[in-house]
Amino acid sequence: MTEGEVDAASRVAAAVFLWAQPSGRRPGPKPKYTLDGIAEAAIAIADESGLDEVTMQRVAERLGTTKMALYRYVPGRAELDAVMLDTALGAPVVADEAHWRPALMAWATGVHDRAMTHPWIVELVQRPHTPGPRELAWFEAGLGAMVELPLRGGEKLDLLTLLVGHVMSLVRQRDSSGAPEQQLAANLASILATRAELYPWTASAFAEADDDGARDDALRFGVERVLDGVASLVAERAASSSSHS
Amino acid sequence: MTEGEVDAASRVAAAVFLWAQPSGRRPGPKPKYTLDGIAEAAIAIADESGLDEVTMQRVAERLGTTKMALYRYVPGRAELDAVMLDTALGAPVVADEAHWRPALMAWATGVHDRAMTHPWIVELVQRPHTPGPRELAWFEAGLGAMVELPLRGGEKLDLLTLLVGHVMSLVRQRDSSGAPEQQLAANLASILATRAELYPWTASAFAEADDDGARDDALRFGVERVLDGVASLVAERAASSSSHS
DNA sequence: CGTTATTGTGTCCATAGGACGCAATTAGTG
DNA sequence: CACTAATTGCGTCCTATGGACACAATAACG
Repeated sequence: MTEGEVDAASRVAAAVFLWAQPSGRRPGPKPKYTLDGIAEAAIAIADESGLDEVTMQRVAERLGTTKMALYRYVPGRAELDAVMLDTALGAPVVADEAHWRPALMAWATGVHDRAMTHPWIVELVQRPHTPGPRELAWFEAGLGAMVELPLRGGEKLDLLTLLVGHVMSLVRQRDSSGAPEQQLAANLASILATRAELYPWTASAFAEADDDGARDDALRFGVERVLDGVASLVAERAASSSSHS
Repeated sequence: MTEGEVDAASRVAAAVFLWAQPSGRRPGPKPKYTLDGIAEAAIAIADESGLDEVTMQRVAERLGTTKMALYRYVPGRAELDAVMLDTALGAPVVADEAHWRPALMAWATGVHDRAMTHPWIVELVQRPHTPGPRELAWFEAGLGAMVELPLRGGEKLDLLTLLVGHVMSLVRQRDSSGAPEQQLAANLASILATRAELYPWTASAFAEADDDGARDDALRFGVERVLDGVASLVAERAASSSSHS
């Protein structure tokens, strides 16, 4: 297939694999490679040429071995993806900010930075999967930033989802800055130019945005909006609870 | 590859194809199938079995023909995706709401509904691509809902991105309600149970969320937060501009 | 030192997308 | 009313990918 999905069984298998601890070995030859080494190689390829170029073949070539040798370390492609993701995520940034607002902003920025370093992360993260240790750690950090925030558990989870969704959208956009992607933008521009009467608001919004120059604060803008929204919810609740008591 | 990406050239080609108007034909046999019919078949397969199951082969089988026959109507797989997407999106909902707030809420809900009907849309929309006519129409509708909103063009675009990102995240989550996906959730639960001390906030947030029962208003919650944020930005600007004049 | 699990890797297969070629078909044209 | 030429349906063939299997070489352990 051209891309993207994996069957359910593989997804579960990948999760189990990710959380399995290294079993001490006994007999047999010493492993010539390591899981980390393989992950690194795969990540390097993804960084250079995109996730599509990551095939067992290429990873093997990069390590100077053959495709099938890898299967001794990684059960399959799905597991490779899982390992790549959890490796590339790295440890979460720990904000020592006391207040939830700057803490969440720092968290979102941290996620954004990581994702920008390895844009293919977006694809993997948004694919249905069970989070690995590192990914859960990020989650944990995000929730930690919200301890002081008077929201219900489900709401906090939703909030993180909202922020992550926003960050990932932006990374997708910014990753599309390569030469070939510019052509897509150019395409859209010429389409809009031709049918401006069909899409008046769109045409003018883009025109206006171009005039503004490249606003580089889309991340901040979005996060601020969300956090403002949270703030007003909190304020509203505080008001209604005090008037009730 | 397992899934997901398409090379840049294909993406551009797909866009051109999408916006090309049907050329009047002259000689030759009458086409036995139609582009719409093919799109419908592909969409049906995607709805039933997921995007991965959509192969030229299967689409052809469904139409009672052979794979290669389809290539007379569709240049390639990338173009098929593009057509599927733009067809499944359909016409945007038109909210007659005057105020931007209910209008945007209606818009977001509309996007959510469409995406829930064909969950694979999420994958295609978030892939780098040039929007087709229908997709642009949705965009246009979203911008139209914001006419009264005193924001700059770039900000409006960012806002739509933010909302779409949120909606798509939710659809991804909700689409994961099938039996196999439940296993992923179960997996996560057992992981959290085992290492609750490593991820305390996460564990408790999930526990709390479970107690609340399935909150079905994640969509509303997120959108409200964003719109609240927009409202406070607008209020803030109104205040500072009036104090400056 | 033999037993046995484990590693590296070659061979073989199915499925995907897609290039090419060619016969059958039919809108215009003289 | 043929004749020309474009266009359709579709069989054949090729390449890449993930992956199952088989098997010999290797090394820990009793």
